[in-house]
Amino acid sequence: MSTSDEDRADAWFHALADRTRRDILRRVLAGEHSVTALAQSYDMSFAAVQKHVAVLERAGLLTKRRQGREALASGDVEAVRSVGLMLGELEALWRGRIARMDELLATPDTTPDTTTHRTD
Amino acid sequence: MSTSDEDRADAWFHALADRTRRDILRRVLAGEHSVTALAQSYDMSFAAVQKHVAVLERAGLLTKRRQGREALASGDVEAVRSVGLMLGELEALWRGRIARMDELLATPDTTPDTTTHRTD
DNA sequence: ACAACGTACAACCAACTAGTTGTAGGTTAG
DNA sequence: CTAACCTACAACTAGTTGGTTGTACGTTGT
Repeated sequence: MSTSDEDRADAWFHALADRTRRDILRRVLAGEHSVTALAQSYDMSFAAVQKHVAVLERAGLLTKRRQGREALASGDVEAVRSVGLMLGELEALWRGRIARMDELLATPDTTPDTTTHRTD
Repeated sequence: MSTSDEDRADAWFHALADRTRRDILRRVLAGEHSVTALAQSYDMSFAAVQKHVAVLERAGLLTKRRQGREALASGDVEAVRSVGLMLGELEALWRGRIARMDELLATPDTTPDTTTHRTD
């Protein structure tokens, strides 16, 4: 398959790494907006905003539906959740380290304060 | 100071938008690793890996401590949580839909400039 | 019909990125 | 002391990105 998890993650994080795109995503998660409506919110050309929308669309973070001459964009909350899930897996790796350290700390009594709490 | 939330988010997502950096982050979240040890895991020069580590460090996703001639890197799980939190806020926007458009419109530069919009 | 609107994309440009090699400084081992 | 090791950074190259303008095409309103 062409689109591996890593490819998808690349696209997700790249799309989110631009503040204009994050702002666009906020708006289209809050509700449908046409590309022109979005473009009027930013101090840049329509073409620039259109490209930002295209990046978000290619990353699967928003979808467009056509209504007449307008392209109405809305955010895909499932994709956002997927990104969050990936971060959760990173966190799990960290928890795994702590778990092993807990085993180590069961025997001695060195009370290191760097690993005191595990919010779960 | 001007390290705004958006600046920090730019750095976070940019750092995460590279698969080598994500992999490095996985390793250092699971446990401390020297830069050389990390570099040996990838098919690229030491300098390249060192730069990836520097990007992650600048983004606050990992910290380094010096031990002798080695620089031991470990992942900062709090930063990872912060990224997840930001995604959670996006999700909240979706849940609210329509509701809080005012806060949304307060965030960016908001140029409600018109483009000859007349209805007559 | 026709002008204005909404969208998409191509071509171009400056700035940045991810990789390279090379160099230099601090640290450990013999 | 000397050599090997670990790290950091500078300089360079090729590819990518975020912006621009211009063009083309379908849709809407008069």
